[in-house]
Amino acid sequence: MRNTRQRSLVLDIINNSYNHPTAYMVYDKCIKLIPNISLGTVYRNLNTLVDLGEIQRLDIPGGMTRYDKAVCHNHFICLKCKGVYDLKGSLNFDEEIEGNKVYTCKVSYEGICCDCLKKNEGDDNNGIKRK
Amino acid sequence: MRNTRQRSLVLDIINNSYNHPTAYMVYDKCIKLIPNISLGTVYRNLNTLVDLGEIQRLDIPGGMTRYDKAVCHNHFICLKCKGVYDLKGSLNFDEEIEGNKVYTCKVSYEGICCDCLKKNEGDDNNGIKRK
DNA sequence: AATGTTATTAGCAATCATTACTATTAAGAG
DNA sequence: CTCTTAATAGTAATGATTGCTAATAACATT
Repeated sequence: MRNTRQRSLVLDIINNSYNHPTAYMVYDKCIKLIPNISLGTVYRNLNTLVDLGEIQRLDIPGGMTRYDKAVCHNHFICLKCKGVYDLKGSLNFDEEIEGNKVYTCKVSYEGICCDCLKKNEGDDNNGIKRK
Repeated sequence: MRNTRQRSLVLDIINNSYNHPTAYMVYDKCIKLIPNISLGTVYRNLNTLVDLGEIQRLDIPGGMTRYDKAVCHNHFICLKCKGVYDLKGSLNFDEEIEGNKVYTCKVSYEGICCDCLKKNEGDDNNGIKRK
């Protein structure tokens, strides 16, 4: 794993962003400092950093994938404007959270399933090819 | 809102599936009963049913969008095989949940943000055009 | 039951977020 | 400084999802 200017810039941008940027928004910031950086490089490094656990990917229902710091916190996602907001609050479920009207709460755990833990290099992906 | 064969079939399939199907998997089941149903129709009805709150959309990190019953429960998503598993367990965070190795837990609340609540027909979507 | 209105659909084209590919570049070890 | 090769730039390709339009079918009204 080589330490490239491009990857450290991407990581830097995520760690200094508070608006949960999309890949393209990260690219837009990157070209200010590395004008000829490739969008593919941004995507590749975002994926790498997610795999390393240095940043996290946010999957927005009906919206584009966004990226955020690895620091653990909860999110509120607006179903109308697709805006993403950090929540200071805890897991307590309320009708109103910080002024927002809450319809649902989704909790998902991510990791390696028991099957993949056994066969340690499984390539099965449940009939799904790719995103 | 008209009650079409196509939409009730899509709803029926989701409510009788236990494998969190993708849109195409739903389409595959649909054509058994309505051979000339359109994939676009399946997508449109899935979106409509999500908007109505009759089913829920699951956003898989780095995987395809899946759909599930509206019944509230938590999910475990395997980062390797992209498999999705229902969890009987509660919100307690553990190193091992039902035999799976957990790395992260994501909690997101979905609803309408305070800004969209004010301007009741806001079309702003935070710089994002579509998925 | 027949008619009229129009929401919904089938079929297909278009979009565009993301990945794949390849020649070139540049980390970083020796 | 040289060598190895991981990573990049640039671009083409992929494919999940949406858009478009003529045709269809709910369903309210006669």
